Amino acid sequence: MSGSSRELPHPDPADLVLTDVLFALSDPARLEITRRLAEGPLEVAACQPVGGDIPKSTLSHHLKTLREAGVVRNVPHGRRRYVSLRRDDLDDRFPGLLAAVLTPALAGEPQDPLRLE
Amino acid sequence: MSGSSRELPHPDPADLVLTDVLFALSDPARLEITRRLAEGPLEVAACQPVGGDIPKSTLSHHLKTLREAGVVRNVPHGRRRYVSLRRDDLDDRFPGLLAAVLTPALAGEPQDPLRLE
DNA sequence: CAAACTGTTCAACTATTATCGAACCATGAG
DNA sequence: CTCATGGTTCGATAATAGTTGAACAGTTTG
Repeated sequence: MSGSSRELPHPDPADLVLTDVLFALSDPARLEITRRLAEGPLEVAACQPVGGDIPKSTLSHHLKTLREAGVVRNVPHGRRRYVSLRRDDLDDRFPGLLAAVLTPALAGEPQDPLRLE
Repeated sequence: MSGSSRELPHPDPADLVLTDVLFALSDPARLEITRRLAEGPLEVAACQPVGGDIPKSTLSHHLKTLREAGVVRNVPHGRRRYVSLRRDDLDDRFPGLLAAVLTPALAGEPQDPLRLE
């Protein structure tokens, strides 16, 4: 039914701390994940980087950092989990931040190997 | 005269990396410094936190982190140094980011002991 | 030139964070 | 029930970042 256990803790919107959010986003892998989530919720496995082959535990750790900072929500759904961006909460608390950070890398920024396809 | 030596290296505007900037701003002390600089350039000593008593070397280290990320500029001026926010470069490269980050803490955020005066 | 002043750099230490295999734990399928 | 699946948690180790005193380097002043 709906009473799924295995719920993970999430900070209340009012408790979000800017420096924690900035820190969570200051890692290239986590920023990448966040940007991907901007297009819609994903299950954990789908958060893997493009040609990525990072261990499950490492990915889980990054998601934990994002979750504890209040950047993403992680809810159990069947035997999977859906990760989603807490866009409303972030926009409410830190207006403009997400927009600035989600902006695709500008020309010339050595952010990631550009994937053309 | 004007030919001061002792110039410190600063990254070119085009080389600014978003994750580095976010990281530099993810420390409460550095964010505080950045916010103060938003109101105008300061000499290094004036970057001290309010009731602050942190050692010179620690402060210098934080300023170095900010400088290397491209957040601030640090230029020699007589026997002092002026630290200033690289607002134009940041706005140019990451539009909206600075505005979002400089926004005074919203109601309820446990960012700093509220100083009322 | 010598002393005082402002701030950086160095070096050592501590603390936090990242990484990753292995164990574990619900859930859904057979 | 038993097994495979998807993902978290644990524990250990490596890597990075923060803190700080002391040494050092220009600048100005006397």
